[in-house]
Amino acid sequence: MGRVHPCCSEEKKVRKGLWSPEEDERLASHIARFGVSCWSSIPELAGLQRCGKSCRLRWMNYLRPDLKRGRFSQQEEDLIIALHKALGNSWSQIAARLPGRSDNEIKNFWNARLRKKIRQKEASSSASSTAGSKEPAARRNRPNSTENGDDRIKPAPPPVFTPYPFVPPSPRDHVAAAASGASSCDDYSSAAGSFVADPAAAAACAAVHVGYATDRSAAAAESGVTPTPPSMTTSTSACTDDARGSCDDGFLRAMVDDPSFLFGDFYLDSDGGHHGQIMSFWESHAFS
DNA sequence: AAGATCAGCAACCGCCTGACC
DNA sequence: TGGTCAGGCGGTTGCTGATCT
Repeated sequence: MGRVHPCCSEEKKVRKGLWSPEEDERLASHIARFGVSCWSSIPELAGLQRCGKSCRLRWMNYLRPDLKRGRFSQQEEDLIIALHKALGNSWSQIAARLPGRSDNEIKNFWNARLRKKIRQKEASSSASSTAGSKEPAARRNRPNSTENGDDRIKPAPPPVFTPYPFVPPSPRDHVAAAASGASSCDDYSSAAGSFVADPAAAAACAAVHVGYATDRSAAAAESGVTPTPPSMTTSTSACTDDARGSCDDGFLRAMVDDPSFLFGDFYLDSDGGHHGQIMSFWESHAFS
């Protein structure tokens, strides 16, 4: 079997199981003060009876300040599905393209979803003979179930996918927006599956939104009001419904091929009316 | 009210890989 | 060049709360 990590050996008494608030506090405050140089030394330095791996896991999956937590939005779900299609079970790579989500979180979400799908397939395949009478009542009667197989319990209101952080205002944003000649890229159906076939056009569209977002961000900063996701209502340019389908693979491939291309640099809008909108584009990608 | 079932989630486990000696 | 170590990753397990019978 695998080598046992020295820090996890029985020689050192290490705690296992759930982390207490005190342990969280110790770990978080230690990392806040000293950062992370060597995980294996952190337990001792922070006064924790945990192994370094456990500390790392706790930090990466729970304590990291940039984690957003909470239920996955529909946009995130679409992203995960699209990225999983392209990347497979490379959860860390998928997580790198989703802001504020850990690989563990995504993996858990996917596994739960996958399990359900498999069950549903089995249920549907045998439904003709059993008329579905064997499905557990607990699932049959779940509130808020949808008809498309996604029976996650969706609380109301839906979770807010906080659009953060806004791209720092850059003159290039506006220059690029002006140069693109595009006015808007409306009606994205899903984050990864709705870009136009032409990457240049996609970049141009995104450039507009970078400008738009930064304008709003600056205005919000001046007014002291938390910026809200912009709502796009006009529809021009190449980002049309007709362009979908043929564009998905190309755009996705570009994302996958370019490791510097991070979804963390997108804003996703969850105002309900523009499901899966891409609100900005990583400027170094869009303008490089 | 109690037990059964399920989903969601946190954490552990085993393995792999790269850096270092 | 091979061994050791630490970090990282994906798979899996087990706990908890919600829901239903």
